Amino acid sequence: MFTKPSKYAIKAICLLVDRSSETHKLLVKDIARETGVPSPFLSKILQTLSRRGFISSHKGRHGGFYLSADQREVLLLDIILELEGKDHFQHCIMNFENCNLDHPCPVHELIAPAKVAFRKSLEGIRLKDLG
Amino acid sequence: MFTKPSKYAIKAICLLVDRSSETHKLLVKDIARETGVPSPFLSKILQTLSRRGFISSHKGRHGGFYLSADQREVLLLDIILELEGKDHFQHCIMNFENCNLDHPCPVHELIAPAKVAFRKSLEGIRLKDLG
DNA sequence: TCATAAAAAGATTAAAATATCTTTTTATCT
DNA sequence: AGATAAAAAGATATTTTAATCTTTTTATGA
Repeated sequence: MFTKPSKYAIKAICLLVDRSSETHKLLVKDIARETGVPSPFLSKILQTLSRRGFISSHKGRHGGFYLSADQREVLLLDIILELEGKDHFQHCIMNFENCNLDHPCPVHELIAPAKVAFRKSLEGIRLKDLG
Repeated sequence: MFTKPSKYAIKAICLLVDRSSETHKLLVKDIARETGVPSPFLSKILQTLSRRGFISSHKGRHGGFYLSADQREVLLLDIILELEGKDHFQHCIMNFENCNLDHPCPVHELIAPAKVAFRKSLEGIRLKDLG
């Protein structure tokens, strides 16, 4: 369905929603331990999201990752698009390369309704909903 | 969504539905050329499906792959399960390892309806429908 | 202002998925 | 029977993804 970075990100964000704030940041190694995600890999993923402003981080003592009030309103879809590639949902749900409405792939019409439903589900989820 | 073997299999099966029969078999290399799938890799995939009886093959001169009348009734879902693993749809749609109804993952309820819809779509498709 | 604790960044390694190459088996035609 | 054409099977190589290791930067507290 999704690659590991997306799945790991969701797990980490769940903790951030529940337990982080501007005054209480979480360390990568603690998130890694609790979620079972390899720490250096998780670090990379969170750095990416932080760079894009989807989550916050601070270096140095008492540093760590956290979510601001604004960031709790971020759409889960945007996290997924960042980690899977912007065009992830442009594709046919089967991932056929050259499938579009003009040249639908053999299973397009058979599956299209499910695809729409899936994307719609994701669009409705904000980070705060993962708490 | 799916791995390449599944996607390649679907493309190949489309051709088999349209153009193969007990008396007219298709060569791997011809299917490969038309679908753009690497030939030796496609060969592996078709061999797997043939071993399981989802498609037919014959060695030797005038050999090749084809679909019998019975095989045209095979469910696409069974092809996918063979290539992706039997438990592919047991999992949470996010692929979280330990997600089930008792211990749902954070996004489970938010996504579950889309998952049901997707599997249902696949269940309704027979190989003959890909023609 | 120095030591330290944290993320950030870069480089490297490992594992999994994808693709190719080589050899073997088998059916068919001459 | 022998030659040939095809799939089957096995071994190897390449690419991509995942994971780790090392160094750098930066904020904080003593």
